[in-house]
Amino acid sequence: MKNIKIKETKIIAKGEILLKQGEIAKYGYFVKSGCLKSYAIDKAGKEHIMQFAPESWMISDIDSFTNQVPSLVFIEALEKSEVAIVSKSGFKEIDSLDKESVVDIAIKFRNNLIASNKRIIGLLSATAEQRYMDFTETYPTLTQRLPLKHIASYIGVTPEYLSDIRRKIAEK
Amino acid sequence: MKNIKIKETKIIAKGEILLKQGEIAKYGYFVKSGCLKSYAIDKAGKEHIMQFAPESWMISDIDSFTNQVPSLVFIEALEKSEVAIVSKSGFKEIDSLDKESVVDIAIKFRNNLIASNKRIIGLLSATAEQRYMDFTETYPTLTQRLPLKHIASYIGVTPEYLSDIRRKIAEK
DNA sequence: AATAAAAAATAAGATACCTTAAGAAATGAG
DNA sequence: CTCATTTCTTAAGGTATCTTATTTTTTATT
Repeated sequence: MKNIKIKETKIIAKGEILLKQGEIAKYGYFVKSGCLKSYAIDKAGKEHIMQFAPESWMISDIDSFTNQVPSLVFIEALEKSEVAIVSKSGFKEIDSLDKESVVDIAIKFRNNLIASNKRIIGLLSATAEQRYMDFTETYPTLTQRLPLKHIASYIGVTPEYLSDIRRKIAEK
Repeated sequence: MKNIKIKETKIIAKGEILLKQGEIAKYGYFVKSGCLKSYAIDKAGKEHIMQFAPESWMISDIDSFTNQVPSLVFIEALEKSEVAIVSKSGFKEIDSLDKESVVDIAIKFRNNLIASNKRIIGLLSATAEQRYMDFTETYPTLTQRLPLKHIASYIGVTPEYLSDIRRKIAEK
């Protein structure tokens, strides 16, 4: 029985890429300071942000990390960041971990799943303006900290259109 | 240390509602036969399907079930179904379960999370036509078994537009 | 502070997808 | 088998959002 293994801590420069689409993820990253993002590039070459990971968040492509399949996303630093690297070998089979760690992991997956499901409901049923307002309420800090174009990508609109949305909101 | 408790098995008529938006989920459902769906109703009164649960799938509003918060979705039978009812009391605190059950749950949450994340990527980056083709590939059985309007709701388009899409695909 | 680089705003025209409405086809109840 | 109900199709016009291009503003670098 073991705990999750932390390999080491590392400083990542802004713009540095930690995982590429198509590669198999060897690591997960716990962000100690700064901010990372994960994003997919579609057939038209456009970027779509899946997740932001500011301080105290974990980021990785779980499917690639656990099932050794090609990653669907890139992981990249939006700011100079310090990350703790979680290695695959310390993680491989969930049931080789001690129970306490498994409970932690189950709860993390569950919380992530709840958040992803809420995002799906939003994408299916809310307008871009509603999604933007939800984002600003849910992540007020990120709203101020990140360039608008990244938020646009996360909520699923172009930066130009989000700019329009913001003006309309301001006019009210 | 205990296992997950199954309360009982029940036959559900087509159209019967097992959970309503706004209620607190007391149960989760394991589908033994038939098919259930979960869906949100938006401000405009439109239905958006979150999940289909045919044989051997679990369905519930996890957030409501585990955190005693109002459900975002309805759960309803699409066909006459037989379900095993998982009661809240047998589930309450993850760490009151034996380790084997926790591992099972962690893996289920993880698989669900991976699937939800793929769906988000699709909603952000693929056209309606691509999403429909992905659906037919991923769920060929459901594609034939379910009315088109439900699939339209799941992929996030109107039935009319999905009908157009299908015609365009057929013309190729 | 000056300059370069990145981000944001603005605007006009294009398109994916929606709305409404009506008719055709399929399904289910008696 | 027939009638009623639900589902699917078709089509015209509308809206949300995108594309492309240009200008302005902000941020970063020397």
